Parts: sequence; C-alpha cells; structure tokens
Amino acid sequence: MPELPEVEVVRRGLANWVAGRTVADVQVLHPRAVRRQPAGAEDFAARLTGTTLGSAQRRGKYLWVPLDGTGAGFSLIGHLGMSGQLLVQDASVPDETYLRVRLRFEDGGRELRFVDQRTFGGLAVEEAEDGDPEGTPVSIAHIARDPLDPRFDDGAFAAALRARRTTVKRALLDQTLISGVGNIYADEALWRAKLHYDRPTATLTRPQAALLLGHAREVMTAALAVGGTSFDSLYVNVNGESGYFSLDLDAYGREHEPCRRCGTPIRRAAWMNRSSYFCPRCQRVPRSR
DNA sequence: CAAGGCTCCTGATAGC
DNA sequence: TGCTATCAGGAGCCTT
Repeated sequence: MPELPEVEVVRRGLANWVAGRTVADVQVLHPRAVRRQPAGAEDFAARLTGTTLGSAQRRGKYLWVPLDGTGAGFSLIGHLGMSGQLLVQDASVPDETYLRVRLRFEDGGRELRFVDQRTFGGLAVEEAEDGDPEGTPVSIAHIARDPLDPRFDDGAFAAALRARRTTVKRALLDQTLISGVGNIYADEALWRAKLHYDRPTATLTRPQAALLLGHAREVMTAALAVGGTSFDSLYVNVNGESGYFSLDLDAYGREHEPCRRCGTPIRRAAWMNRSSYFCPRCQRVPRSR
C-alpha cells in the first residue's frame, strides 16, 4: 500500500513528467474516483481543462499539483488510497483494466492516467486554504506535517504523543498527529523501537517518544532510497508500489519467520480489522492499561 | 472535543 | 465445481 515513501516517489515522477504541461482533455471513467469533487465529474473536468500543471507537492500521503490559469490557489489534489497509481503512459498503451481518470495534454505527449482497483483513492480540484503560503488545499489542512517535512516539530510531536490517551500504534496511524505512516511502516518503526503496538502513549518516556519518531523517520527514509531507484522513464512509478517490495522489512508480513534481533518467531495479531506484526520477545505486551 | 468503530471497494485465497 | 468467508486497509464520517 502506498505510504509516505511510495507517494514521494510518485510526487517526484509528477514533478519530472507533467509539470509545465497544459491539460487538453479530461476523461473520468469511474465517478467514484472524483467523489471528493462536490459538483461532480463534469465540474472536475471543466476545472482542469486548459490549466497548466505546476510542480507536485506532498503532505503525508496526499499529493497536490498547483494549477495555473484557473485563478490563484487551485490545485489538483490526489490520494492513492490502497491501490491507486498515477502512470505516465503513451496513448498507444491499451487502457488499464482499472483506469479511472485520463488527462491528455496539449503537447500531444504521454497521458497521465489514474488507475485504481479498489477505488479508495481519488482526485479533485480544490482551492487552497485561505492565506496559506504553501497553497495547501482546504481538505488536507487538518493533516499533520510528516517526519520528512523540514518544518515537522519533533518536540511538539513527542509532547502531543505523550498527551494522548490512546495506544501507540493508533497514534502513529493518526494523520492529524503525524502523517505519512501506514500499517507497514508503523509496524517497522515499532519493531525498531522495541515497543508493543498496544503500549499506552501516556506511559512513554520523552526519550522513548523521540526514539520512536527517529525510527519512523529512518525506516521511511530507507524505503524512499530504495523506491527511488526503481523509478525511471515511462511510469511515474514502476508498479504502483514503487519498490517497497525490495525494502527489507523486519516485522510486517513476516509471521512465523525469525526476528532478526533475537530469533523468536514474529507473531501476527488481529488488530483494528487489520494485522499487527511484532516480535513477542523484543516487543513485550504492556502489563496494564 | 477526543477516541474508537464502521464503512467504502475488489480480487486473491482458503475452506467446505 | 462453485459457493461463502476472510483478508488487504486509508480516511471520512458517525457515535460515544
């Protein structure tokens, strides 16, 4: 699933391949892909057609591309959900089975295609938050900065984490506290920090909170370095998962395999209608709530 | 207001 | 063979 590193690879791809190009034509092939557009698919297409795309921005798992020529402050905003891909494709390439939106450009070059099997992702054209110099679209104003953002405040995060009355993995997945972290990198960061996913945040010491943040930042930075190599010419990313398969995961998806620290088999636990992978020896269950 | 749970969606896979 | 159940899970929305 695309988390911060995968989305950053896509952002770079957009910046390289579509920035500066003018939209000639927009096709919405599945209405759900633009469900965040209040006035619907036709309005989405109309707002995009004739605009020139700027350089893609990212916050957490959200992307946005500033639009010139529609008046100030509008952007094409996107989220990949679980299975979304943004592909830069030659027009001669047959339509993908789950092609949802197609953008053609006035230069007649490669198309931008939004492909999404499970339709949790989506696109919209949206105005910027009033007076925001970064042009952040209104619907993501509530999303926290991510740990790769130079303006992320480590101290404020540690304090906010410890002030929460919840458990640590829930907090890591809360995009209003820290953005960009999904199920995979949450499990990886917790493994590195030797913390159990159900550890109450209020019991973390300040150094533990700082270490956890450091591990989250490190694992996503390492994944980005790997994902970046798999991205070259035709596609914004190669396969929509952009190389996260090649990252050496220590916990996620490794049920029954030995912990790389202590050899104890990694365990998978049902957790919030999904899974948590952890080492039962390195990441001890908290004694009480 | 914070926290937690439900739901959207489709395909792969397991089990009977 | 063909059906049903389960799992994958981000985030908006609703309830408590």
